[in-house]
Amino acid sequence: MTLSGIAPDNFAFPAVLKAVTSLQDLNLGKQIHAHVVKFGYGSSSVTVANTLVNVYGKCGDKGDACKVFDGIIERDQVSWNSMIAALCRFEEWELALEAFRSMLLENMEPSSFTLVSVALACSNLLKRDGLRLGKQVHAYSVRMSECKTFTINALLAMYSKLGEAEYSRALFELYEDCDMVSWNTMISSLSQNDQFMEALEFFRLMVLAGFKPDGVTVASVLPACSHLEMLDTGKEIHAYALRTNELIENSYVGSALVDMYCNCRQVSSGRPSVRCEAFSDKESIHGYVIKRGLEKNRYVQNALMDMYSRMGQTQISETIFNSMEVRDIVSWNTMITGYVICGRHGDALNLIYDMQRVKEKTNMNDNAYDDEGRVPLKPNSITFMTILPGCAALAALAKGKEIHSYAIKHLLAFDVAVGSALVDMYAKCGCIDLARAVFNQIPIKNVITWNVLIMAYGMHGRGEEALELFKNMVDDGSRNKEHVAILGW
DNA sequence: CTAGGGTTAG
Repeated sequence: MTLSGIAPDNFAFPAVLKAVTSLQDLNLGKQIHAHVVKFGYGSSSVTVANTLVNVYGKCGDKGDACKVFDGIIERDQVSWNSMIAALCRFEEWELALEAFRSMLLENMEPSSFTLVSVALACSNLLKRDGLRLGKQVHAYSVRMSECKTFTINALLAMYSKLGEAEYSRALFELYEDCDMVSWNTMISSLSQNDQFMEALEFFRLMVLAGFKPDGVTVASVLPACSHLEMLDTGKEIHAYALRTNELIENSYVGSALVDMYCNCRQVSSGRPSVRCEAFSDKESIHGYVIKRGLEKNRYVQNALMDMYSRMGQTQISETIFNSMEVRDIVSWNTMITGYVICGRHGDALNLIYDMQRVKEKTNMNDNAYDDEGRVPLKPNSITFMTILPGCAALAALAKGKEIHSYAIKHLLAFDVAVGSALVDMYAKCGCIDLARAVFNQIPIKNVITWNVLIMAYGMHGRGEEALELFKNMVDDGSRNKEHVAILGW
């Protein structure tokens, strides 16, 4: 078009930029942005600018997303929605909410698009703040009639991520226009909250309601079969997937299947070929994965590594890990776990140090990406939960302290799960007072946090204090119970 | 032009 001398207009640019977004090609986006400016649409068209905010949001350039947004003279609702969604993609939850407040201050009416992003931001705050703000979003959505299902689904996910699965459930049952995503959200929320029987029950009800399970459904319900070791149910779902081509080629489904069969001990150990009775005698899980063309998929590779490590074949996990073209945080965590399982704590610790140096290819960059679009990997709470038992097992106090400071640096030391693991580590390294100090700093404790410290005092022969803690634990539990009925309205 | 659901441990 441009070669034949026809100038693109404010209809051509959004269309072509949408293609750029799908391709995740930041450089191409920047080139087209240059053309936008050259052809005079740099500040004359809100639509084009909004599209650019979206391009930079999805291709991972926080700076330019903000720059384009700031340069829009007459921002419309879509401008705000795009900016707030982009901030969510960059996990800038506070900034997203701040943008939302500014939007309201400019008397711009939020839409369901806005609420979906804001609900997502709320679900990533601390529980107390998230619930307080999230309920306001919920209230607003009740007053708004436009496109409700999207908002409801975002709220379902939000409540369960904030640990209020019961709210999600009540909301789901109250709302009548549930779609596939609503059902899938419920099933995955229940699965993620360890309510596996309930997840399977919802799955059954979903099928009864006439919905055809898709890849997300299957990938959400298989972990429930896996944890409950309900092999027959898992096989039924596997059979269903086999009858549906697009399901069995789905990499999430593939990795969930590997995990399920592994967890149900349907693998006869030995060598790279891991046999599984659910397939034919000669077929291994790994072979099956290869047959389905899933062996290069990151999710499947992660599941395979986990499987081999559990079977005492950590060296095969290593081979997979080293051969992977793209590794995400789960790959690293799984490899670390593999080392911890087989007692190679030193290797596990080394991996944590490697992680701080290595950059992985990603399309979700912030400002710190290099020329090849790579960023340093950020550890998450699972990383610390995985490595700390290794320190505890070795009674490696110095290493444990290093990990502790690393956790502080990543703002994860006060997380319940990480905090509990730290308490355990200090206790097992003989530092009961440090364990106590860390315990005191954990703002929201769960039953594991308390158990770990009580056990620590028990092990250190300080029974009186253990009993005292047990009493406090019961008090703390009843104090923190929230009795809020939110869904009667 | 903008939106919701899926993988890792214990």
